[in-house]
Amino acid sequence: MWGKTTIKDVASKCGVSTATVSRAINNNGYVSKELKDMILSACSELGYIPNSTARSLKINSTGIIGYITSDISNQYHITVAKAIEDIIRPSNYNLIVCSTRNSRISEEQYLKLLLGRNIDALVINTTCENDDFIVSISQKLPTVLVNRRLSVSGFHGDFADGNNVLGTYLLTKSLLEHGHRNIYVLEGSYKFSNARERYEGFRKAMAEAGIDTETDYPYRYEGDFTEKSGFDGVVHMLHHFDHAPTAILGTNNAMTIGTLKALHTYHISVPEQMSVVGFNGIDNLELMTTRPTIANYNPYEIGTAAGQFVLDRIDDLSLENREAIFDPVIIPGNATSTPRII
Amino acid sequence: MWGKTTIKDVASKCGVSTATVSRAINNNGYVSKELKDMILSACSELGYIPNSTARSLKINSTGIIGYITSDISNQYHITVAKAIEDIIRPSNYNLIVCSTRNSRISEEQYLKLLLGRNIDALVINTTCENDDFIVSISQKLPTVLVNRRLSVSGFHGDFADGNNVLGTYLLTKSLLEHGHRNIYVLEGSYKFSNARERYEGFRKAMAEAGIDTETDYPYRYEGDFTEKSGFDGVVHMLHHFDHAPTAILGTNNAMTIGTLKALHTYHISVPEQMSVVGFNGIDNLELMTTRPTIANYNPYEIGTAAGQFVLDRIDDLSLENREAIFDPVIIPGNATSTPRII
DNA sequence: ATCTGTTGTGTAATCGTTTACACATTGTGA
DNA sequence: TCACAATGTGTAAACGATTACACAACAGAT
Repeated sequence: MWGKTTIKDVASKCGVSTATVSRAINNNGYVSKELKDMILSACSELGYIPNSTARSLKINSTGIIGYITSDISNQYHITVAKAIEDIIRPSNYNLIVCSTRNSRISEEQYLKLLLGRNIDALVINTTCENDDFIVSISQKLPTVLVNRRLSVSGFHGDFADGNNVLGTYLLTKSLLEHGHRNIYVLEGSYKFSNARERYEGFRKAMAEAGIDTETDYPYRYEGDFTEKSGFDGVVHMLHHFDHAPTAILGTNNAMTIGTLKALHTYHISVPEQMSVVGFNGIDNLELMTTRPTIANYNPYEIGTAAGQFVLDRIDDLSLENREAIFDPVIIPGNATSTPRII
Repeated sequence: MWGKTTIKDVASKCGVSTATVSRAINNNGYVSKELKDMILSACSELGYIPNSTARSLKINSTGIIGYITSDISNQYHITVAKAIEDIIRPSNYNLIVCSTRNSRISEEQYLKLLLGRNIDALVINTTCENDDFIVSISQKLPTVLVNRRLSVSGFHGDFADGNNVLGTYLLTKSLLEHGHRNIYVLEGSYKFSNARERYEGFRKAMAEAGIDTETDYPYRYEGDFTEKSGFDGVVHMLHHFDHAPTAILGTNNAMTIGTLKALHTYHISVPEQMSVVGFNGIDNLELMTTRPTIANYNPYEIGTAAGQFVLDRIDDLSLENREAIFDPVIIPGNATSTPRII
């Protein structure tokens, strides 16, 4: 059946030139009906599969779109990837997914790998550490950012994300309404725009409640958006505060999961001893004992927007920069209660 | 910085031939020290990234390994993919992951896509419906099967999986020891070898307990290894049996999750009204209210074996077929109790 | 009868690399 | 001094497709 047949094999079997075979398979130019039928049946007889490496080289387009993201084992990013794929597949594009684990080196390697492979477009959840490179790429290659903005100017492309400020703002308000004042915030690194925005939403809600978080707010922990750092943040909290906070705000899904696991490990009951709120993208949430109130984003929606941006920009690279920002909604859980006065 | 520079640009900038540049970058053949330094610095100055499409065409190798699997949103397969990637990366290979959702058409498309893209090796969790094709591929391309054997003979390559028979055997025994007799089995489709083997393990344990499952065993449901089919299987059970079974055996992780969600939805308490056992790969299991006893496989181990098989076979395609089968261990949960006599 | 447009096919250049081969130059041992 | 190996570099042919161009045959219009 399959045996690395080339277009020449087909051509010689049919007694025609490779040009004609190419035209027949691609429905390009004129080919007589009989010849076309003959060629197509020869193709399937020989098990001919066109070599798309050669094709890509010639036409300078691979049909591949690269998606570089921080953590592909995170449900959120998996859903974004799936959405992008669903959008681009009908146009015969394929997605290659790369996971950087927020490492600058790894991101740079993947960028070079993908550029060398001649991808047709790039979707990236940047580490914010190769941003000059990304800016230069964006001038010549359709580029779409998801979740994180660049730290430098000059970017030419689009951006899709949830409304980060609103998410933490609403979550914080929900805690404040229950009477919490000392809220422990598990943050992502400040080099990421989404981490900064999420902290901003928290501060805004706190400010509205008359609580100053500008100067020396103690209940903060800078994690890195991983489950482990959520766990570590909680352990840190347990060891460092006499007056422990009464609630924890995890600023992404993985850190929220880490929080729950840490509290579970240290036998701290939720919500009796500690309230927890966080972000969506927690697997099997409905089966869990304690379900934090979550800011529910729709990663599929975000991925869809990114995918559409990509397709549009492949059509016309000179398009003006666009943005798609989606609001979250709050889904109440059972992990918030009124704090006891200690 | 980046601007689609070619080897010619570098060559003319340095006043040498492309051959010399190529030798300098690839450490191939003789190049004088000064020229090499000059060329390398010119490369980084121009932001030259070799076009690997052209390279692949010439050397007839892409450095890409394809992994076709049934469901990439399943934690199990994600881990297998990660393991393969970890093994092959040091040898400068990259993994492309494709998800078939067990569709024959989709699998065939991906096979052709990958073959056309000239991959260096193939790892596949087959749908068992393109097996003749896979056999023919395996003659010329390093091929490794994971989880499922082919339905036809003539395959040339390796196989990695967990010991399916043992997993369900042990799970079933654990239920039998608690006194369960009417065990509802959620199976995968019989066209998959792993589904057949898992049912075999169940039968073996039942036979040892003197229960005949050969003829007309009623408590079976043929699902398709998805969460939805696990859910549906439970709904089916609730509607069709006056004497409902006292325990459910989910024969993979997704169907076990579906089972738990269905029982939760229909307010059937676990384990008071129904015991549940299943497979590993359930996210956040430790945070869940009811934790089924599971047969714990190590998908990372399986993926590692598959990755190693691939590398070995890339070195020497004529290697004899090999197999790696890993035993699971049983991890007790809290979702099994002694059945009430009704 | 000539012109023009459509249809059908082949020739050969091209995409960006790698590498066999050719040719210098230099060093080394007899 | 000569032979031969080791070193350094360039020329040009691949890899497998696409496609501009050329040419032929034929139709319909003038």
